[in-house]
Amino acid sequence: MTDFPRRRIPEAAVARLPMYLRILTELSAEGTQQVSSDQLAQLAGVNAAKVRKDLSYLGSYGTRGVGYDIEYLTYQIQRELGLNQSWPVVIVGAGNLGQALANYGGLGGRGFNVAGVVDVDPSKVGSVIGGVRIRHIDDLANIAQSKSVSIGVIATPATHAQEAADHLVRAGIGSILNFAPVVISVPRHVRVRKVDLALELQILSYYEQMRSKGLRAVPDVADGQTA
Amino acid sequence: MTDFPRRRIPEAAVARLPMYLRILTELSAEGTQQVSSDQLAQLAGVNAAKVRKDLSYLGSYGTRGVGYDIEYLTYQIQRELGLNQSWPVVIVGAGNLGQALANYGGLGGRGFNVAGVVDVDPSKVGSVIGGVRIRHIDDLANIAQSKSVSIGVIATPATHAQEAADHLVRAGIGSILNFAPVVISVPRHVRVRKVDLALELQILSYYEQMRSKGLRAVPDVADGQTA
DNA sequence: TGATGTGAACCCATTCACAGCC
DNA sequence: GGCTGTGAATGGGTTCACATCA
Repeated sequence: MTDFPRRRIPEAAVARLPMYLRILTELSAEGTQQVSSDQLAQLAGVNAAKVRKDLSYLGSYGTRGVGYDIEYLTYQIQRELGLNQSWPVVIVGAGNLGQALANYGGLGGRGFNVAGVVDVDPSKVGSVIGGVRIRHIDDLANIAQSKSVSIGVIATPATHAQEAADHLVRAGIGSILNFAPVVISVPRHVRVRKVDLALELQILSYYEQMRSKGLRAVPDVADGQTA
Repeated sequence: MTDFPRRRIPEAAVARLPMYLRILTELSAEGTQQVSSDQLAQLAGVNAAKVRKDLSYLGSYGTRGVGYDIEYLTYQIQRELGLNQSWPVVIVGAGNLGQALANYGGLGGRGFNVAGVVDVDPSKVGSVIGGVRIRHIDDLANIAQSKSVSIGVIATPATHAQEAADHLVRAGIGSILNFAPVVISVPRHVRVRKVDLALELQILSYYEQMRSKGLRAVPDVADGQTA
């Protein structure tokens, strides 16, 4: 209804908002100004009713008979996700992956900035990647404190991931994005999301295997985007 | 009940099997031989009943009053996921990310091998990364055909991701893992999974924002692993 | 008229709770 | 006694279908 006392949005819906946001940004870049739930659904590869329901959690920002104003909706989603501020993140691990992440330009424009990169290896400390100087992991707490970092990224080998997680937790980080191929343990108040190449491939493997057995794993609903 | 006519396993359960598999591998490396659903649940950060239900989709491979034999269960999960064969994958895009992926050693031991890396940029063709020579994207169909590749990984910039997807689809690839920060369109029979740094961070951002507003986003059930 | 917003129905996933078996 | 395997209960998420409104 009104504006501020934001009700809680279902987890599944929250996970889709960034996708809508990205699509809206692309549409906006092409000069489009209005979009309907149908179009948005098409582009996102989901059901139109789902799009409307998801967006309705933000409030009633559409216009019946017309659709959604892209700029306004973009603003509302960003606000809801907390992207009207820039979130400093700290990356633990300055190996291949850590460097790729620090160099990844897509963060600045999307509400994030790399406040620091740390590593255990003293020989790496001092080098500059992605415009940030690598510092020693013992400085993590300082960096987190002084730059108000609340999100950490683990980009270490599996063997050091738990250690990295412990450092992050001790430094007061509340959310962790874990790229290491291992499950980390953290206190219950810390939120963890995991991104794992091998794991994703193994899931795909299952369905490829089904396919090769001719079992048509599933009618491929919802997930499939049309060309 | 018996063995071969594998019933279809719920998508959510399939997505967790690789996680169990990894944990089992770690336990096995430590010399453990038996594990209970309780222990496994603890390590995976999920509910024990969920573990049992997930594993029961594979068949009845536990022993009441005892638990699961790690080696045997490992074998069964691998077989179910199709990991008793090695799946060749092709990587499209030989930039930072593509190189990191090709160099990532974790694939070989997990049922995958990099059958090829392709790029549009002729100046990159010929270099060797991760033991594989980079070839031109026009060779994609040949590689896919001759090496029976059915899984493709998109590691291009967003601007070229759709093009990469089109190439993969034309080459007959059935499953795509998309690392590019953009939603790709594919025919319905192609299965896509998406891995996206910025998107994951934006989801975390929402919950950090809630936290900072003191709204305790959610009791942090299920997802949180205990220390 | 055309598209949103939303109760209600449906469906899938999670969790409970206990019978069954080692 | 202890732990698995699983029906039954619950809960969340998705989809339907339509009242509502520009």
